[in-house]
Amino acid sequence: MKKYVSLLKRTKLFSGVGEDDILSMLNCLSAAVREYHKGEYAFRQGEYIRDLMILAAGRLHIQKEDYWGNLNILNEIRPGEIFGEAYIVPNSGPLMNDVVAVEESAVLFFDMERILTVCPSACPFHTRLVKNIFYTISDKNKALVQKISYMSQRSTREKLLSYLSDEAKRQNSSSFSIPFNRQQLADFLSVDRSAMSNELCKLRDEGMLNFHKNEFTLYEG
Amino acid sequence: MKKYVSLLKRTKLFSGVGEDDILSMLNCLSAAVREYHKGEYAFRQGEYIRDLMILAAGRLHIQKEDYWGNLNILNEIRPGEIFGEAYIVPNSGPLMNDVVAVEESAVLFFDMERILTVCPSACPFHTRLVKNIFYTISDKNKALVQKISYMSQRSTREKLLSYLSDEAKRQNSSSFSIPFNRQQLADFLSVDRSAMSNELCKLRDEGMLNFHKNEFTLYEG
DNA sequence: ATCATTCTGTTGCTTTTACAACAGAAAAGA
DNA sequence: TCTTTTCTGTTGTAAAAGCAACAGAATGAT
Repeated sequence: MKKYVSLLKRTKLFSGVGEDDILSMLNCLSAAVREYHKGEYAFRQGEYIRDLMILAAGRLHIQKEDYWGNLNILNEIRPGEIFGEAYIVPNSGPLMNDVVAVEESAVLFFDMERILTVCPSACPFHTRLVKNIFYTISDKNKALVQKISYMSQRSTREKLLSYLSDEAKRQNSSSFSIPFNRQQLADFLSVDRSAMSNELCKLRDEGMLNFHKNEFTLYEG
Repeated sequence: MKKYVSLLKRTKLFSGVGEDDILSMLNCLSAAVREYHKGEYAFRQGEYIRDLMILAAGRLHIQKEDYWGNLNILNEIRPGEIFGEAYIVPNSGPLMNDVVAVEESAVLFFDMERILTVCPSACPFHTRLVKNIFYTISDKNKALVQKISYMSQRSTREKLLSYLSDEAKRQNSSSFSIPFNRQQLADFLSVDRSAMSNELCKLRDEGMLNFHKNEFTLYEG
């Protein structure tokens, strides 16, 4: 557990909390940890979960394979981000998605009911944590809305441009890297890979952008 | 303010809280209320908000009109639901969407910072409220993920079927009504209205469903 | 009751996407 | 290093979506 504390300290979730306090919080909340190998499924659609999870290290994809085998990547989780927050509600039904580790990953488990119920005075940073979790869920919410705004674009070209320009804005640079390969990007935007690849090359030929592997550069209109 | 208390009592947000306590909570949290006429914009893209809003009465659409005039309905808000939860994070930037009243509506404003900071003992149901808000945001989150799963379907037909079958499941009946007219449903699913209308009629002719206005019935495969 | 407006279904045409298949490049493994 | 596997771009074809335009139905206003 101790080895994740320094990682956690840098996350939004524990911002403003010292390492010692993080450790005592983890104890106070009786957090558990589990590690996953690359490619391993942390959870599968249909399982029931109640804990709130925090990714301490690695990288996860929240994804869904439908009846016909199409894969959709709903979200990518990076260290310090939470997931499973939609299932902390009592009687919220089974997990709708798969959670798979795309790298060696470590996940912390929190009993959310306990976080919300235990009197804040029990551990001095409790109030702070509640606030931070709140903010983190809000951020996640915003990210979901943002993804919806990409997907609501009607054409593959527009989907690409809205995602890439948002990413450029987020990383504050016209040159940036994305966390997906082509197939993953296509799954994320819910389009066909080859059609997307085609469109990317058209955009490049039209001088709107350039790319090398997953490094992109956008040019002014 | 008082007139909304009985409405609020029936919402998830205030489940388990009596009317008197709701009233004292509203006072304790110094909630403000504002009413909006049908068609009126509660907020516009670009504005800055910090409060958490609860819809006490009426119906709102969270929507976005893009550069080329395409309208996208991101979400429908019904009484007892919250919105603006993505903007309670400090420095979270301007509102990305418009919020428009599709009926006569009343909105309550809460200072979230205050809810999270004030000691729970200040008002006996504070802890309960925090927990309920948490659950509500989680539910909202789940709804967003659900919407993404509709939109990630590749064809208009699949988008329709996934939305309608989910709605049937949610309303626990193969006959149910949806809160959208055709154009709104198309905007919600991000497809072309006429193509969608066409597809609906094909599905009806194939005996998979039936509809009259916004009342739908699904049949077994 | 009449008129105007909005909503819905329908059609034909054009553009775009999905799909399948393949080949070279890059990466991973032996 | 050599081999195998994965990744990416490219092309042609069939299917689907977008778009525009229109007419009847339903709704709302005067």
